[in-house]
Order: sequence, then C-alpha cells, then structure tokens
Amino acid sequence: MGDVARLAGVSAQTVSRVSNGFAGVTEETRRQVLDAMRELDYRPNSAARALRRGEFRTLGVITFSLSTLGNIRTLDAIATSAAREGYAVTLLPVAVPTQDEVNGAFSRLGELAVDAVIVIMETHLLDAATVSLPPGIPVVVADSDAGDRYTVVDTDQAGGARDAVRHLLDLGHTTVWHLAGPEDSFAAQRRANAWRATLTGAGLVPPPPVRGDWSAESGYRAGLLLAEQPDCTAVFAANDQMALGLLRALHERGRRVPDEVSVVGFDDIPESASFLPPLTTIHQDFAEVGRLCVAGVLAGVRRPTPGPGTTLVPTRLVPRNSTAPPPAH
Amino acid sequence: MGDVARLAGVSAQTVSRVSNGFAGVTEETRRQVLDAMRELDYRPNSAARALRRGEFRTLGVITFSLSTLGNIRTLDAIATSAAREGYAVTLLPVAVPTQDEVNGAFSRLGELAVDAVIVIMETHLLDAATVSLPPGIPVVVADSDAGDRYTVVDTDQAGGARDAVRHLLDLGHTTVWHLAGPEDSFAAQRRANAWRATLTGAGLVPPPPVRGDWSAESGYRAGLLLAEQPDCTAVFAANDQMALGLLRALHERGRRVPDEVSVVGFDDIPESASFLPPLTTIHQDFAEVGRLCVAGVLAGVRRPTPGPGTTLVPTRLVPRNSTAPPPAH
DNA sequence: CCGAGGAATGTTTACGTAAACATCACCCGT
DNA sequence: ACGGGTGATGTTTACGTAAACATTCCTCGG
Repeated sequence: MGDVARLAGVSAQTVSRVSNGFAGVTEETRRQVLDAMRELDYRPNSAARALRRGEFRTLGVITFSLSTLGNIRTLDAIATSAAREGYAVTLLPVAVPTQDEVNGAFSRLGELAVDAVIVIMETHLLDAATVSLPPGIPVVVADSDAGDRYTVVDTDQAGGARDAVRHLLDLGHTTVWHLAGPEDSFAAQRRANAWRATLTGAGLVPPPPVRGDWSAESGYRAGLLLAEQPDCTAVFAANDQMALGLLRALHERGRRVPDEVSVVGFDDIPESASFLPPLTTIHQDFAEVGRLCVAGVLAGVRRPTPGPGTTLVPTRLVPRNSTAPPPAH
Repeated sequence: MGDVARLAGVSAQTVSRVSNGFAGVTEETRRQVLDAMRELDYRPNSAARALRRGEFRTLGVITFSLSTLGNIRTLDAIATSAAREGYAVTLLPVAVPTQDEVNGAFSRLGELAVDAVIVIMETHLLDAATVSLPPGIPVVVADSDAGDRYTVVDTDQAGGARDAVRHLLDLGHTTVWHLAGPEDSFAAQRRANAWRATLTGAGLVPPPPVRGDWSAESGYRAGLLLAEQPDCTAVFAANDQMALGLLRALHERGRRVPDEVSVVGFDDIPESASFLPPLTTIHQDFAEVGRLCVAGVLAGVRRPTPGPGTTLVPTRLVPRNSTAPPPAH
C-alpha cells in the first residue's frame, strides 16, 4: 500500500480510501491511485483488513462429508448466495458423524476466520454436542429441529410427506406403505410422522413402516419385502434413491409400476425423471433453503442476534409416471 | 492474549509459544497458561495470526456450481485432506460457466485469504481466461488438460474408457457404440478418443458416436436412437447418468439388457448398483484425486513452484449385470 | 476583504500475533 | 569456585490496514 501511495504521490490513507470506494476523493486522485494499483499489481491484504476491521467477510459451513444430495445442493445455494453478498464460504468438513468429530469442528471454529456459521447437520449430534458455539457468532441451522435454541431453516418435510400420501389416497389407494429413512435422521422422522398422521387423519391404520438408510441398495432390500405384501398398492419412499431401489425390486418380482404398485419419492433429484418409470416425487427447493440460511446469518452479523425460530420452505409435488389408481382387483 | 498472559503471570510471548505448541516451555508454565486460556475462553485471532505469519492456512477451490457428481466428490476429498493438514477450504463458486464469471472469480482470488488454489474446471474456460492466476500462488488444476501450463491431477479417463471397450470386446461383441458426453468437456473428449483409439487398435471401424450432455434425459434420447440400430449390441456410455437414461430407452423399446445389448457406464455412482439391471461401470477414485490435489498444492506452498505436469489416477472396471456376450444371432 | 465552514488529504495510532533478539538462572567441568 | 554454556522466559518490533484526528486549502456569505 505504501508503494502504491508513493507512486501515486498520495498518502497510504488515500489509497485505502480509494480501495474501499470511499466518497471524499477527487476523481483525479482516484484515477492516479487506481493506475498505480494496476501498475504495481497491488492487492489488498485480507488478513490485515480483517484484523483492522474485525470481520472476515467469510461464512463457515459445518457439514458432514458432502454425502447426501440435499446437503450438497444446500451448500451450493449457500455458496452462491454468500458470493452475491460479498462473503466467502469456508468448509468445515466433519469426516465421521461422531460426537468427538463434531465437538472438534465446533472448537476449531473458534479460531477460524469466520463471521458466522451455518450448520447442516442432524439434530441428535447437535443436541449432544458438549462444545457450544462461540457466543457472539450468529448461527443458522439447516436440516434440524433445534428451533427452540437456534434459528432454523428447513424444507417443509411434513408438508411434502402429507402431499405425497394425499396424492396416493386421491388416486384411490386404500392405504399407503412407507419406505422410511434412517431413525437417526430428523428429516426421515418428520417424513414418517407426517405420513402416519395423514393416514390416521383419513381414518386409516398405517401399515408398519419399512426402514432403509437412504441408499438405493437399502431401498432394493426393502422393496423385496414390500413386493411380498399382496395388499401393497402404494408406497411413499422417503427419498428418490430408495425409490430407485424399490422400483428395481418390484420389477424383479414382476410387480408392475404403476399398474400394480404406485411409488412416490422425495427430493426430485435430476435422475428421477429418467427412472423406470419416471418417478412421481416431492420437489425440494434447496436453493431457497440456502438463500434463507445466508440471509438469516447475515442479518445476525449486522444486528443483535435474532431469537430462535424455524422457517419452512414449501415443497411441490411433481407428478410423473410412477403413480396411478390401484388395480381394479 | 495480554489478558491471558497477565492471568497466568507470564509474558504474551509465552502465551504465543504455548498456543503454537512450541517446545521450550516448562510443563508447569504451560499448564498455567492453558488454565488461563480456558478461564478467559481465549481463542487466537486468526486474522492477526495470518497477518503475522504471512499465510492463511486456507486453500481456495474454484469450481462451477457444485453441479456434477465428480466435482462434488473431488471437492469433498479435497476438504477432508485439507482438514487433515490443518488447512481450511474456501469455496469460490462460479455461478455460470461464462468467461466473465471465470475472470471475476480469478480476480477476486487476488484479495482472498488463500495460500493456494485448486481449480476444478473444464479446460476451454481456463484457456480463454484473460485474468491469469496471481503469481506466487501455487495452483493445481483438476479435470483439465492444461498439463503444459499447470500442475494437473486427474482420473485416467483414457485408461478407463479403454478398459470399458476392451471388456465389451472380450465378451465377444464385434464393435462398441459410444454415448459420448458434451463436446466442450475435456473428460468427455478423452473418453471418446480412447474409445475410438481402442476400436481402431483392434482393427475395427468405430460407429458414429451419439452425443449427450451428461444428463440421464439426454441418455434416454440417445438410447431411443441406438435402439433402432439392429447391429448395436454393446454401448459404452460416458457416464452413469446417461447410462441410466439409455437403460430406460432400451427397456421401452424392448431391447433386453444384457441379453440383447450390453451397457458399460463411467463413474460408478452409488446408485449404479441399483439400476435395472445393475450397471457394469468404470470406477473413479475421486478421493485419491482430491488427496493428490491437496498434496500438490501444499508442496507448492512449502517450496518453489513445481513445474507443470500431469498426474493420472487409475480407474477400475466394476463388472455387474449390464454386460454379457452378444446374442447368438 | 475576512473568517467560518467544509471538502480533500495527510499523520498518528492500534488491531493481535510471532519472529528476533535480549535477559536471566542454573548446571557442569575443570 | 568460576566461566561458558544451555534452556526458559521477557522485550521490542513489524506485519498491512483503516479509524480517528489533524492539517491544508478553497469557497462563500457578510
């Protein structure tokens, strides 16, 4: 900065003013400084800037190894929104979802160059975390139910599940089976609960849910079971990957979809339109979730911490060819 | 730091020494300092640290919106490897793959708190970039052919494609069709070239390649075309998603896989084991690519810039149920 | 024609850390 | 017993920036 100032014939302070787009600088001076900057290929040192200003213009994102598609899409949206606001995004990957690892990530956080934090993580790990987040750092949590302690942004899992079940009931199915996600996933819990509640609300008795682990393989295994149930004409799968495995199992067992069995997925991954048959599913707006996370966290940076609370992003049913009225019998 | 020093009854420098795990500190003193740190909830200020040390312990990753699965898995591996080395990872998302956007990302880079950069990007955009990378910052490029100008780490696309084609020829197929990726993708080009070279090397005349855009949908459209070719008994798809669409098209047209047509994919995405039928494909070791990217870039941080050059990570054929000898005729 | 007021720019200082150098106490061999 | 280490700790300083305050110079109203 000193070199630039010398070359432009001004003080370092004036260089700083130009560099930050400050008002009170003559057009003439500004031009000279900019020329000098270009000449010397000057780049402001962000460490010094951060030290002086007390902010990093960086957001930290804590997440498990970029595993599930939803987390990835959310992260993508977060990165894009943050960039638009002039913030960089630093990744804090947690390799294994154990308590130790999570605690480690949280404590590393304290000495990380980060103004705010977005956590994409299952509730149960957050609950048990012994290291609390550094006070004074705004936090928004996605994919969790910690609404009473943190600001939470999430997809309206319950609404989506309800729409899926209602869609199948509206087609005339007498009940809807559920291929659930893992028990330790809060999203899976909420989808399962909403499925159950919707059936109960319609005066029906929910059949026992079959549990998978989100993977297509687990969906296949579950599908082999469901194919044995003669009265199973409609299945709501908790995600598209499991629906894919389910389709394969049904196909292998000679149960035609959608003629004999209807299937609804959840997520609307791009491939689901190319499944056999194309999958009716619940679309999640990950971009909106990411956008709201960034907005929430930046609001926290700019003013005193907003209270806890949950914002839900609505879903949308995408009807394709895997659902139809039940067979005439 | 001053407060901690006062509470522990030592100098600030000693606090610094403890904080950095320096050797020459008595066990007694260290304990006192650590106690004081805990008591005051002290966290080193990373901005001051970076300013003083001249390094940020942060890696920048430039990539397109986390779009393709390969890029995501590579990023994941990068983040994990970096964390192990004590480095954070900052994302520099480029929303639209236009020249302007790329240039923008590169120039923002200059003032970013980053010691080194990993670029995950298609060659052609890198070629046309008018803004060059800041000198002095080590760079490693993944998924590109810029081996003459940058250090490049990539999957051995050619070797994988060759294995796929040979696998089909070994099964007895008289030729292998190719469902290629988009023309502007270097990975797609290399896979297509290796496919062509392998056929030519075996004394065969390659049929015209059918081109898709990586998506399952484009694979489906291409599949409708290929299903019309009576002599088409073996297809090498440039990625698993397109193979998925291809399978669907073949199924719709009544061409049984693998009895009538064999299909090999590329990537080995987790879902491919659950396709109908489970897909024979080429496994890519993204974790290794990410690991090598980090290793390469950190080597650059520690010693003068290593020359350009390309490191290839081998692939592995995963045989499943989508390939078989050609029909008896 | 003078002084108040304001715009443009310069000077000083502090942000929190760690390298470099300085100091001090103590141990050992002769 | 004494001098030369050696290991532990303290003091000074600089990293690059921007806020706060100081200075200069010009304009404009009375």
